[in-house]
Amino acid sequence: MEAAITLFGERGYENTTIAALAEAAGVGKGTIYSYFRSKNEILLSFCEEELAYIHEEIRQKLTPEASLQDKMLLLFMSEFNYVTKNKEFGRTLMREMIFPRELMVQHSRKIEDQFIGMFVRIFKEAQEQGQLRRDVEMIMLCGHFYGIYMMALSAWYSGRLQSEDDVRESLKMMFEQALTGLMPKEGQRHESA
Amino acid sequence: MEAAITLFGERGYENTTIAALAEAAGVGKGTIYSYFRSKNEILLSFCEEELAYIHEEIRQKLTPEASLQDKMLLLFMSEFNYVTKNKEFGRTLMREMIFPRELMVQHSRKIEDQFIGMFVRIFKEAQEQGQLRRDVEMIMLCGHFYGIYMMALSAWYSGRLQSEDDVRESLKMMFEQALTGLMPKEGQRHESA
DNA sequence: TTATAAAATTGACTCAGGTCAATTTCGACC
DNA sequence: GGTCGAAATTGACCTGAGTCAATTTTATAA
Repeated sequence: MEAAITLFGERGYENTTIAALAEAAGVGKGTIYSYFRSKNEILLSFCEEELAYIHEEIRQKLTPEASLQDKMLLLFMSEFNYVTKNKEFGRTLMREMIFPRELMVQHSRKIEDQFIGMFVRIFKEAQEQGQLRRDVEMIMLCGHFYGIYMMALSAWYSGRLQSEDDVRESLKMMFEQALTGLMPKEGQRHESA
Repeated sequence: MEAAITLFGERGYENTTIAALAEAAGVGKGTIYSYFRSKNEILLSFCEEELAYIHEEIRQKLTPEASLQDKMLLLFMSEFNYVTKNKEFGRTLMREMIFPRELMVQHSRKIEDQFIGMFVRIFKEAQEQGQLRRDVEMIMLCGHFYGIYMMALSAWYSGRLQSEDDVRESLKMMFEQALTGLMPKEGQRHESA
């Protein structure tokens, strides 16, 4: 893991070979595979540690009085900045997180659970402040917000959103929509666009 | 492409080697790489064709009178069934679609644009029937719904949702939330959960 | 028909992830 | 210390994606 942190940091994930990792760690190549089942598993283990740290940081930045929207924005933008600090790295991580292979499911779940924990705390707060419905399962709320985030991230990877600000703007708008709903308000129903 | 359709169908994407593809197509391995830049690009080209077909099918199944929610459900469940018919195949496809490499961006965009076209038609219909706000950009609506779908698909890949019915149920609930909004209704604000 | 340049084709080769039988190290017991 | 079985370690090896210099085919011009 130490070798991984060093080498991934220096040359990035893609440009680090298992052979190099083994040499840096002073062990044989095979040894690595008795601790990790694949190169991607090293990445996930690496991120599990890092994300725990990042999440702690985020939590401290969150001011309890802020609106739910602002909290979500802060949270996801921190996440976004971490993931996209290195594009290749972030892509591999997200692929493995969102569409995990059978082997990786446990790992990706652990990381997701970190998220969910953070979400739930924020959602409860928001419910108490009357900013959020109480009749919706927590897991559905998580899914809803995370889905929006994933969409924004995807749009960034495909070049539809180009800058950090584009991403923030889109997130903001979609969160707004999510909170107020996509149905027309009564009385506005037949206004023209 | 013909060889790909045959072999991917027979043994799946992962178990088809470029060498086998080349042999089946009656050309050298190198030739393939003068038409496609990577194995994944073959997959995307393959899907571009297939999805155009699938989307046409879906469009015919859509009854114009149905509710927006039902339409979205039908659309995404068709998509879901196609993508998950073969788990590995779908995973690779989605990874490349949602978090594309630089090389694949154009392809993934083309496929996304197919989607967007279909969405826009449905959304316009829904707006005319007063089921959808008119003051929101189309692209944001697409993002919102597609984000929810991605989340459900991801939950299926990580085992949180196990059956097709689980996925349908979740989608339904999240669409419902998206339409009605996550803020508390006036007057319910302090009810307990 | 032939000379020549451009385009297409090819498979031997490289490279990196992952495997596994052989070897070494470790720990428990006498 | 000595013996034996389990666990850890290892690097030669395998596999499959992707590359590229050499060769073949095709198109054009004289």
